[in-house]
Amino acid sequence: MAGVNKVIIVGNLGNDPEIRTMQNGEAVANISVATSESWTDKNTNERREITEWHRIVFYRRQAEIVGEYLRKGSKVYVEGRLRTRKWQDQSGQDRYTTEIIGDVMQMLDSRAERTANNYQANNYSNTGSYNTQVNPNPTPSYNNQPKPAPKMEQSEPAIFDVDDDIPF
Amino acid sequence: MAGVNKVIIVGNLGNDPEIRTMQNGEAVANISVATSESWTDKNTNERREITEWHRIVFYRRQAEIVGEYLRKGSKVYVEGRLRTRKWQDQSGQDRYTTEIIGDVMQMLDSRAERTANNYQANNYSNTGSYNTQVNPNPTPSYNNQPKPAPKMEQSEPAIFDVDDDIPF
Amino acid sequence: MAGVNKVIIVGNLGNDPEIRTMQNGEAVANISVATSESWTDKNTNERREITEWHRIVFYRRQAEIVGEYLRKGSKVYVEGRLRTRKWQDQSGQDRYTTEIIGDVMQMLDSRAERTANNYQANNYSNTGSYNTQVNPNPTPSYNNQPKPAPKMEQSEPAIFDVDDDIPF
Amino acid sequence: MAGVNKVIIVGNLGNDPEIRTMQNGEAVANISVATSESWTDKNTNERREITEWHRIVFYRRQAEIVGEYLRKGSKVYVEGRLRTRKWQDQSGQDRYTTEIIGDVMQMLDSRAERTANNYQANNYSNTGSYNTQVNPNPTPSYNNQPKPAPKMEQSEPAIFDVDDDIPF
DNA sequence: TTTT
DNA sequence: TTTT
Repeated sequence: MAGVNKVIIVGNLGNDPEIRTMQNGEAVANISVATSESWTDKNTNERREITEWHRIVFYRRQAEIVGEYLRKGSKVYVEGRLRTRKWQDQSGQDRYTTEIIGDVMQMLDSRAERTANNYQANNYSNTGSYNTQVNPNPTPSYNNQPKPAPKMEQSEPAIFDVDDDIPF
Repeated sequence: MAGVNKVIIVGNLGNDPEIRTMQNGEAVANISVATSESWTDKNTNERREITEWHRIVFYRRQAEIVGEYLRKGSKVYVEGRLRTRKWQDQSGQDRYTTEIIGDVMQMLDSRAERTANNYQANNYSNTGSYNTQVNPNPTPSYNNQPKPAPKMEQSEPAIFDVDDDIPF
Repeated sequence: MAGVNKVIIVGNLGNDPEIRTMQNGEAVANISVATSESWTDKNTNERREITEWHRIVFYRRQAEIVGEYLRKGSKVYVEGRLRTRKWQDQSGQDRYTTEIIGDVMQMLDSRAERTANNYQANNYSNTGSYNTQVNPNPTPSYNNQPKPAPKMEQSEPAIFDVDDDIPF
Repeated sequence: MAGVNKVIIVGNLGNDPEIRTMQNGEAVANISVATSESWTDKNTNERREITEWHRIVFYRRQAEIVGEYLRKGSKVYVEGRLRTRKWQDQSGQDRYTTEIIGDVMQMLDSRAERTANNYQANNYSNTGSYNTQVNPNPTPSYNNQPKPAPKMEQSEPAIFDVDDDIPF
């Protein structure tokens, strides 16, 4: 085998996460993260900016964490890999979508900001709230999928006190 | 503004580079680079592998270097950033293509391999050789595009001897 | 020549930045950034954590920005490269120090947090404020040092309004 | 907790790997990898180059692979994290050494080069050959160490044919 | 479409 | 100490 396929994104979510549950009961989270570049136009001497939107998908326990703690506006660090999926549109034509499969996720907002954002999200929207219908039993048919390497960053933390029970 | 948009790819070219020249005379190079993941299927205990193809574009001096030194099969390290372009297909429908804008490129083949590959390319194909033809249909005012930051890795080397005049 | 030497750090400053000025009048900033790993001890089933401190140095305009906007506790993204310096201790023995030369810096605190931190820093400490004093004992001919590639992220932004004149 | 501590190195080994076995029977490999930067001195207009040496350590199965397949001159991609160790020199003084703990390793030499290098190594040196004195029994006291995350890249491949039983 |  |  061979190769390195690595993406590092730091940016803000454009929307609340979209959480789904797979047939086997495992969670999937999709987030859309913006990064932007800015530069000075040499001709007009004007300042310009371009925003790039990244579609990122998380699976399983990470998807649950994403659904529970990230909201529109949250700042995140994501490390992952590129995957281009082929699909058919309504007219049967082949289409391709490139997304980032998230392997590592770090929230970059302060706890104060997280609390503020969660509060807001819990009151004014519920699309991002973690879907607790997730099957408590695991991994039946999923096994013939590539298994993303478990990462230390994603392991379950010890619970020291009630207020501290968040996984990052 | 803010954000990090970074991609690191190490893999092999599936084809010779495609070189074009923009209206303003600057070169553009497109390469297609494969990476692959492999894992053991937990159900069948069989070894499986999936290949991902990355479309990477280089501009200007780097595009020239790519056209001159890379060939089908070449192994490269690329550091760049993601860009999703919107375009219209023949039926006028919006389509999106995600590619990597290359900022840093490192050839990973030994000099022996490079020489061998170039020899073969020069004799049996010319699709990868740098095409000095001016593209009649290009991107108009290129100057109002973000100018990729010059990188030390891409600077012109001193010329010590005639045989050694390659830029990496 | 060849090779990739890249470091990516996301963490918090353990102290206000230390700012110096070189003989040629250019600024140098040193910061100390913490990252930590945590894991569960398999034997005792206890939660453990280890903190790693990274010494990072910035030059020129970036050093000025670091001195002006970062404070103890600030969260930053840094991209840079490793450099091990050799020096002699008081007994004349060779010693080595590895540090990260910062090429890209992104503040990760929200504007609110930055304002709060700056306010606090300006009132209760001045060790982090940019020191315009010229260092009497510096690095001589700086120009024969490798010039870190200019990065788009570090370029001067357009000024849209008075309140907005910060370089990130 | 939090933070990102990531290093990416692509370079060549300056020496054969040094392989040791820990008390618990697990392998440890140390390699020294060179990267270099080059630039043109603005004053003298001369070409200059500086080489940086990176000390990288691998554990367990990866250490075995390093010992078996890497040699002086081998080109590698390494992804890891920084760790600064404190130790006492002969005079009892505190000293610090920064090294990279390798998490991902990819050989970048072609199979032809690897075979050539191994051949040479097997005939003219044995310092780098994998030390088979490794304890066949595993992990007793090591468990209170941070467990580097298992990576897909390092998993055991299926064996398709006898000649092909190498783990990359 | 590459490589192993 | 490697590579180019």
